[in-house]
Amino acid sequence: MSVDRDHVLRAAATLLTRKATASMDEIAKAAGIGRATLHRHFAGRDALVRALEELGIEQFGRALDAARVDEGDAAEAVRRLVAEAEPVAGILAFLFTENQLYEGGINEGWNRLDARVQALFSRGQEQGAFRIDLSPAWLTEALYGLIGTGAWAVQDGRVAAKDISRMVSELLLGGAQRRRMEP
Amino acid sequence: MSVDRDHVLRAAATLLTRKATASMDEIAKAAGIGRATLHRHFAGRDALVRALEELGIEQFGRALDAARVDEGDAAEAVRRLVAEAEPVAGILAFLFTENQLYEGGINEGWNRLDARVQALFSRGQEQGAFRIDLSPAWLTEALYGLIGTGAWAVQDGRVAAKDISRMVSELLLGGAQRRRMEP
DNA sequence: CCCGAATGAGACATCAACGTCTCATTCGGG
DNA sequence: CCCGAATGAGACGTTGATGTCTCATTCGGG
Repeated sequence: MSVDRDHVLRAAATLLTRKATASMDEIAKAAGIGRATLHRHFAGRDALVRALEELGIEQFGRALDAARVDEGDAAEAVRRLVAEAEPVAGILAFLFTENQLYEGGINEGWNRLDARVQALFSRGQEQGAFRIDLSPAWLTEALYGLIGTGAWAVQDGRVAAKDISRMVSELLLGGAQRRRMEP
Repeated sequence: MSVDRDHVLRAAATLLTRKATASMDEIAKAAGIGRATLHRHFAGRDALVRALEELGIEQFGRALDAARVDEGDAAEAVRRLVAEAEPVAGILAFLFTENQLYEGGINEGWNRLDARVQALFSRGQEQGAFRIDLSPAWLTEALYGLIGTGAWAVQDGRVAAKDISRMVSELLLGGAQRRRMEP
C-alpha cells in the first residue's frame, strides 16, 4: 500500500525528461498514484524537483564512484563515466535545462560533482592525454551537454539506445575528425 | 512609433534564452513595449514562439549560406558554420529545448536545415576527413547540443564569449584528446 | 498644424494548475 | 478478523498567466 517514494521519483524523472512542463496531475498519473497522494509525499512541485535534484546528484555521484575517475588512463575514465552515467542521463538532461530555465540558487551538491569532473579533465591534461586549449570547465559543460543531447536523441528515436554511450564518449574524446594518437 | 517587429523578436529571444518560461508581460517589458501592443503583433504566446522559430530557421539558414558548407575542406566548413551560427546560438538553444519541452509538430523548416548539416558531415566522411563510426545524424544533434550548451555557458559566465566559437568547433571536430592528423 | 493611427496602461473575464480538504475505500499488520 | 493507516477521487478556493477590451495619450504624415 505504502507508496514507493523512489518509484515515484523515477516515474517523474522519466516523464519530465520527455515533457519538462508536465503538471502535477500528469506526474501523478505517470507514477500510477493519485494527485493527493503525490502531494502527501512532496509538499509541492518545488519540493518534487528538489527531491529529483537530490536523486540526480546522488546517482551521478555513484556513477563517478563506479567509474573510478581517479584511476588509470584519463580517457578510459571518461568512457567509464559516460557509461556509468547513462542510466541517469534522463534526469541529468532535465536538471541541466531546469537550471537554465528557472533562475535560482544552484544546489551545493552540484559543485562537488562538477569539481570531480573537472578534476578528471585536469588530470588528463596534466598527464598529456588531453589537449590544454580546451578548459576543464568547458569540457565539463560539454560532458553534461552531450549526455543530455544524447538522452533526447534516444528519446526521440534519432539515435539507437545501444549506441549512445559510445557516441557521446567517442565524440567528447576524439571529435569528428579522423585522428591518430600521438606516439 | 510603429513597433519594430524584428526588434521585439530579438528581445524576446534574448529573454527566453535566459528564462524559457518568461510570461508575455515579462517579454513585453523586455522589448520595451506594452503587453497590449505585444498582443497586437503576435496573436498569443504560441504565435510568438512560432515567429521566433521562423526567425531562428531563417537566421540559421543564412549562417549555412554564409559558411558555404558545400565548399572546401569539411572541417573548415564546420568551423565556419559554428562561427556564423554564433549570433543565433541563443535562439537555437531556446528552440532546441522548446522542441523537447512541448510535444508538437516540428516545423518543416528544420528538416531542410538538418539535411544540410547532415550533408556536411556525410561529405566529410566521404572525403575521409571525418570518422565513419559516428553517424551524421548524431554529429548533427551534437552540433546543435554543443552550440546550445555553449550559449548557456556564456550566459552564465562559465566560458568567455570570445572563446566559445573555437571551444565548440574544436571539441566537435577534434575532441578532448591530443591528436595528430593522419598523413 | 491637425487628424488618424498606433501605443501604453490598466480593467476584466477566463482558464489551467496549484495546494488543501473531505470522505469513502482499501490494504495490511496485529 | 478487525481496526487503523494510507490511498484515490474529487470538490473547493487561490493564484498567475492569458487574451480581450476600453480609453487617454502620443506620434507622425499630410
